[in-house]
Amino acid sequence: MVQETGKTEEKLTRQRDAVLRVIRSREDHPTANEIFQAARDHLPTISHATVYNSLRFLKEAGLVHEIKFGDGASRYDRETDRHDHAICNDCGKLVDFDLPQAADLMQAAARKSKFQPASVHLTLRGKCPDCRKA
Amino acid sequence: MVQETGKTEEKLTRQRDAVLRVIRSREDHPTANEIFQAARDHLPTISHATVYNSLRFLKEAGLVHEIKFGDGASRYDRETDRHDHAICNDCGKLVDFDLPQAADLMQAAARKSKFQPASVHLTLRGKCPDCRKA
DNA sequence: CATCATATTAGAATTAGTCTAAATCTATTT
DNA sequence: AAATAGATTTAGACTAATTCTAATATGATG
Repeated sequence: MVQETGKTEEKLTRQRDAVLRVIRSREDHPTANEIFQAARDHLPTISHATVYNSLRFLKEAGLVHEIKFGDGASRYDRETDRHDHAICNDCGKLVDFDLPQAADLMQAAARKSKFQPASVHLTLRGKCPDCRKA
Repeated sequence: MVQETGKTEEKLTRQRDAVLRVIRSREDHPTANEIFQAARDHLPTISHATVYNSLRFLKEAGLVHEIKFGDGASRYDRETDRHDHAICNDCGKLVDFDLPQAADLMQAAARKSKFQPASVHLTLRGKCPDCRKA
């Protein structure tokens, strides 16, 4: 049977599937630790290390997207298409959006930096709608 | 005497000045630990915690810029004007450049995300000139 | 020069993530 | 079904970056 992971030799084990389901079930962007807690509800013996291993596996298979902002832990996103992020300076909320114009700047960025481009990502910092009210 | 820090109540102590000098003396983007090592050459008793405290102080005073990509430690940059970064996927090299067009996207990003915008930052990932050759 | 706030120090604590070695699964072969 | 080989999982030790804590030092002010 053909896998849908793109890495046909390796398997979507019970543990990896549990991790994937957690991420797919959520609108937000959980950390590895939040995923670990949630996965335990379904698979009480799953370990810390396995969650990290599974996240690496799923990321390499292109099934989830990792977001790192250095403010604490990496976050994981079920949205794997190219997109951008907004982060609230007050509460830390993280929101996805896509700005196609950002993608268009890749060549210009490559020219300025002399890098061979692979991807571009735009980050907006500001105040989220909730914190704006308060 | 008026301070040039913008935080007129607080002082540029010997330790903070040493940290600032290290950052200003370098073309690259040292980590807190690299700054700690270098600062010790001038001020042998300076502590780890003081370097972190000084970095926070200098950042808040607008004298240095912190760069966080989640891959390991924060890096510090003497360039405090808005600018963008390119990171090498192979060797991790970090390069500054400015893409004024990125700044122009702030309003569009704000519209899409519904955030009140404060700043935008573009990150290019790819291969640096050195790794391209190899 | 006594006081009081602020800064510094050394080291402990915390957090995120990786590593290790033993145990367990899963296929596949007999 | 038993044996095997390879991949995966587990628990816990470990590491690196950063923050916290409590005691000490510094330095401006009355």
